[in-house]
Amino acid sequence: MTGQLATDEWIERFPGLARLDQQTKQSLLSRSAEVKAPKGTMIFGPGKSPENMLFLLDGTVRVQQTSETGHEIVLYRIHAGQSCVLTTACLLAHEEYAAEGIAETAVRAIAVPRAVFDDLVSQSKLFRDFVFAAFSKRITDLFLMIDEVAFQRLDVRLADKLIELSNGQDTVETTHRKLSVELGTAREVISRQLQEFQRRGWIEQARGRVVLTDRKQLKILAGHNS
Amino acid sequence: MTGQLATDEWIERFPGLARLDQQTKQSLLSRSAEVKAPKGTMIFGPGKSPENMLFLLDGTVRVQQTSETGHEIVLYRIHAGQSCVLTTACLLAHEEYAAEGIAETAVRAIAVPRAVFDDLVSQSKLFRDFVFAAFSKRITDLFLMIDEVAFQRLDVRLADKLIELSNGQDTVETTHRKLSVELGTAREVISRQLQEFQRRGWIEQARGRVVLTDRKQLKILAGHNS
DNA sequence: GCATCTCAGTGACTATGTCACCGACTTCGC
DNA sequence: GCGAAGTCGGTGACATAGTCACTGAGATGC
Repeated sequence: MTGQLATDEWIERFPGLARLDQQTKQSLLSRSAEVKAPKGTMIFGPGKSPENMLFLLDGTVRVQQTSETGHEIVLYRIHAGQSCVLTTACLLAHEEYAAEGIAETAVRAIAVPRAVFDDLVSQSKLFRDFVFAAFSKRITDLFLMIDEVAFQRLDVRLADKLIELSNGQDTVETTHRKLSVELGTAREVISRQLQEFQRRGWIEQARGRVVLTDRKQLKILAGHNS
Repeated sequence: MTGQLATDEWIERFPGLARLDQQTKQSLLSRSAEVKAPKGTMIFGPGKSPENMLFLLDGTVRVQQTSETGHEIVLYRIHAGQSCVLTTACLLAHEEYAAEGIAETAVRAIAVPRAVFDDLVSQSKLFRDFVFAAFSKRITDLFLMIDEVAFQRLDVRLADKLIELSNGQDTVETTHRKLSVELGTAREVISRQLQEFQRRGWIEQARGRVVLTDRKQLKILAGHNS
């Protein structure tokens, strides 16, 4: 698959864009470019404000924040098939990001320059709807996150996060430290909670790895009543 | 001052709108209406999705959220001179709000219908910039809030909130219960912390009232190094 | 003037976060 | 191969924050 081929097809992968009219699609196609970044690249961050709106084709971008006290917390992820609207908001508003975006895997994306984004918002009602829907989703997710950080018990949040990170697999390759950043807590707290899960026979642990041995119980605790 | 007079002038009160071209201003003026609501009105909320974008002329709207467990937390406020972009995002995206907006005082606002908002975004680059800047500000504020809820000590947050709510005055009319909702914590925790502040001679308390007797110390604790 | 509500205080307990350490494993350069 | 340095996870002691059950003092309403 060449870059050109991909460029012909990527719009169809985004549910919100597939219904754009031909002219708008053509404009998007001709005025954007494919970019790649290896795992670990900082996509945007303090002092590196984004110049383009990104549509992720492959990979994941993790957006996280570091407080003045050095505490880190993961805010959200952008997965393949999603776009980086916040980037756009900030590039249009010329504001500095408090957060940083890191390529969690190798990523491939379509970069849409600021001016093109602005034109599209102006010209296409469907594109506007796409952009505002993405904003809306992100904001309601942030509301949900505030609620969880403020009120949810840590064991519930950890169980939930393990299920999420497992992505259907049985083993999660991560460290206690990384899990603590996911939930915005301390490494020791994660260690103790995982010990408790292990004591209950729900997981097995190895260095840099958690094996989910009783996903059902984890889901019950997490409140996934499905 | 009649409604008509206000309608002629309100745009100038919004820094982001004052520089719009005459035609756009005219469109905004002719296709919007002034609305009023008494203190305590629910402006939007679950099952009451907003039909208009609001530009607040007078008063304050408090946006808060209630978790499944019944815990409440104040997310942010919209003050006079600000607009309610989130409302807009959600009304354009046709999503349900998880949060609710309550008139904290009597409010007066300009209501811009969905279709007019969409037209303006389409036609005016300055209006687009205004909208995206507002989004951007709101989102970075939410990032900051997540950071504070997750990592900031409660005494610091409480001191900060007292300073903020005092609005330059010496007395804050509020209850421990309301303060606990502001910070997303428990009433008892606020009671104990206020006792500690009182013991240090920073505040005096009465039923439904906190008097700031040593604002300087509170500011130092809050990290307002100014 | 009595019932009911809101407001705030309290002790006991649990949950979570912090600090200061430890040893075991891994990586890297030589 | 081997030692240094870094990463990973375990642990106890302690501090902070949240929960629960209960108390009495004002406010409100009929």
